Amino acid sequence: MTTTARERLMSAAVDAFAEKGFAATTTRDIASRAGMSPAAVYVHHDSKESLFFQVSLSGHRETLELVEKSAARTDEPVERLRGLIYDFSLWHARNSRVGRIVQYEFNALTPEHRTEIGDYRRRIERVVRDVLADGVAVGAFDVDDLGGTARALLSLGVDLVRWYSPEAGSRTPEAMATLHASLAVRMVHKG
Amino acid sequence: MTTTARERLMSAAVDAFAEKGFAATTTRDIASRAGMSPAAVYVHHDSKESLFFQVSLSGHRETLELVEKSAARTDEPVERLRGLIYDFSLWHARNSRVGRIVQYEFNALTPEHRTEIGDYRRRIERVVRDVLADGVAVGAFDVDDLGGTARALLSLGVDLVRWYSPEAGSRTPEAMATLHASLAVRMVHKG
DNA sequence: GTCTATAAATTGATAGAC
DNA sequence: GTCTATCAATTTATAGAC
Repeated sequence: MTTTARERLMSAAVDAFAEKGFAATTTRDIASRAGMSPAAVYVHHDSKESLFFQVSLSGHRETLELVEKSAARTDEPVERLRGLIYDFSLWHARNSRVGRIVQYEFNALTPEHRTEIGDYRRRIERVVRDVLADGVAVGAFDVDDLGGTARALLSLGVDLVRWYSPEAGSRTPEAMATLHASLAVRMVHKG
Repeated sequence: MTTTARERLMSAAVDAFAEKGFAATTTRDIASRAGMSPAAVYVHHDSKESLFFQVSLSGHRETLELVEKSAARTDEPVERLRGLIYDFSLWHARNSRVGRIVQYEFNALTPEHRTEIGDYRRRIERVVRDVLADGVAVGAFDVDDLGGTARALLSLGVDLVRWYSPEAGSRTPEAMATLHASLAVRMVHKG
């Protein structure tokens, strides 16, 4: 298990950005967390924003992959939605530091990077909307506003990163995910 | 309708902080939005953080007052919860700029101010938990995890400030609030 | 690829005149 | 209570030696 300088840098950036936010994080801070000099950062990345973009991109890719796999696991609408929200909230509970960067620092990206990341967000949302639409089509779900409800379901997991920490110990990530999955099903289940 | 310099300053600060976040906002930016010189800011506030604290405090006070009034309006559990979530989400939809500051910039506060604001947050959460507990007590609601569910209900409104803008026009604040209120009732209603 | 040293710009905040 | 001018510190990023 060797770690490259580049990996140490990414990990240091995740810690710093999650803790202080993009704007309040200095390149010196990132460098020192990675055990490097301030100048060494620029061997691996052109700018602070490009380092940030790498973190944000990998977080969004992971999330999209996660929800796509989850939605492909079954066709039964209720268990499909339950699994999807369980997995989404579980990821945000377990990875609240990366999640904070992914969800809250969108505006720190350059316009070009914003377009690219925005596409990932639309695709994630689309998976949820499709799961809802399928459930409605077969008469399992009762949903008025597909887009609004999809966003509300994602809000449960997203908002975890604002306050939840797995280390705090009052609730396990699995308990949070189970709660959210159960609430999600109640939000749309027919009858 | 005269506006004092102090009011112009607060309003400029809300705009700037909501748009760029606390750390990325410069005192020069706030001053110029308020039509003042950089030095004039310090006649009214000791520091950038103290100006920010004023904004955060007034936002939290407004929110606490709002939920307390809403919860006092009726005793019938379902309509009480519906009204509470309606009002909370409506406020966040209408005031998404102040809401962004209130919800996302907690860590920018000094430790003393964090304690003070943290108290408002606990009181807001408490109102929701009490409304749920009352509904459970009279057999109207079915809730496993009171605290977790209360937080999930608030998450619907809170997460609006991350993406919603009343100017965008795809949904009115009232439509968002109605949707959230209806989802909230389904999340906890018995049977 | 790493370092030390430093450039160039920006920042929060203050001094002092009016 | 507002301004102009400026300080002192900090920041992103680069130059050049090893």
